[in-house]
Amino acid sequence: MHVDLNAFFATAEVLRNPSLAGKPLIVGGLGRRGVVSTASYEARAYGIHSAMPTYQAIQLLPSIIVKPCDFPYYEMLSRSFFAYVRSYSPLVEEASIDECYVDMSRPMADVEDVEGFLKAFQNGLLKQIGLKCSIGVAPTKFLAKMGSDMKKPLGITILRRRDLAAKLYPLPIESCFGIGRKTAPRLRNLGIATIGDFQRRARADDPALLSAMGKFYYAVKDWVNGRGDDSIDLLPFDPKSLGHSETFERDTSDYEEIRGKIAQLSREVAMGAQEEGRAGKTVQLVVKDTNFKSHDKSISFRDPTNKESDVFERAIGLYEKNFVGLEIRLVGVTLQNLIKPSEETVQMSLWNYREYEEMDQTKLLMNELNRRMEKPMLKLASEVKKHDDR
DNA sequence: TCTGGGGTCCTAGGACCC
DNA sequence: TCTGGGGTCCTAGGACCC
Repeated sequence: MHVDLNAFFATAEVLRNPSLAGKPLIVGGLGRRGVVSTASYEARAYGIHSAMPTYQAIQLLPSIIVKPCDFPYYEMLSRSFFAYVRSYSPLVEEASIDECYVDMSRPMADVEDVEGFLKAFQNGLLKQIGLKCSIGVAPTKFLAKMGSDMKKPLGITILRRRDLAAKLYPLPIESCFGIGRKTAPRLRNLGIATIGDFQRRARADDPALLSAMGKFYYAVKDWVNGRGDDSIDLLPFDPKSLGHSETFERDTSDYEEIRGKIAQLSREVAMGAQEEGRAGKTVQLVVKDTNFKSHDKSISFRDPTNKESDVFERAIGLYEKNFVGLEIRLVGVTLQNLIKPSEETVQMSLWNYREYEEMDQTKLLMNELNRRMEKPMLKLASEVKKHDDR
């Protein structure tokens, strides 16, 4: 099951200010260059949508209510949403702040009235927390995700493999998860307008599809044929990078202004990493030029760090080496290749002398083989087989 | 008055090692 | 006689998602 909250940020604002209920409302950036994060359904009726510049939304509907994003508040609500879902099944994969995948095989094993059961799930979330959701139930995560997207708000879609031709294949190719603003036009140029068109063309493994999509083609081909991942990833969030960026109110090439912003972003990144107990081996500096084109430079080093001065020195070094004088609209600093220094230490101390001495040599060798040789051994096996075949 | 901010994953070339 | 094949790490750029 995939559960997706409807107009989450907007609903969250209504929850703490009920007088906003039923009104056109957007949540997003207030500045000159702000964009809409979420539009309420009343606002969507005017053609207002996510990613639209805020000023355009105001042009479309001058009386619209605009609220700034309040992430700490949304995160709190998000946690109660996941807690609600876990009261049904502990097998929950948090996919983003407002959606998750849930393995419902057990809780729903003996359910006869599936629609009624899902309706109760939905009503409970609305009554207990005040959030509306759409639900997709299917044999794979991809299909569940596509299902939850089909009816909004408060939709319930059950997608069986035998329903694909009727319910999935007629959808425009743009609506397929993973096919975005670059790939969709490429596929359109190949005469593919719907997911069904893609499915038919993929049957013959048309090489044009592969070259338009890279290896992602194989995943999508599986997905639209009802194959694909149905596993729930329970692992706690383990970030691989952590960064901050900011768009200037007006494009600038002013050294002091940009240096000041890099200093601020470096501080935020370092503090964030410290709070998460992470350190990184790479600092990346990104700028976006006046043509909206991104350029990034990065530098790696031996000892992972989350010290503000380390991050700043590398970031400003990258800026000075590459971008001085360039007019830019955005600058960002990211710490990459994150590790958890505490865990590293634990792993090292596990491998201590006493344990080493207690192991007999054969066991030690086997452990080393298992740990390090799995791939080469498999490879060797396949080479032997090739030789035998010859 | 064009176009935020936080991420992940993939591709491709080059340096370097054996 | 201008030169293989396998691998890792680093860097830059892009596509996509919420």
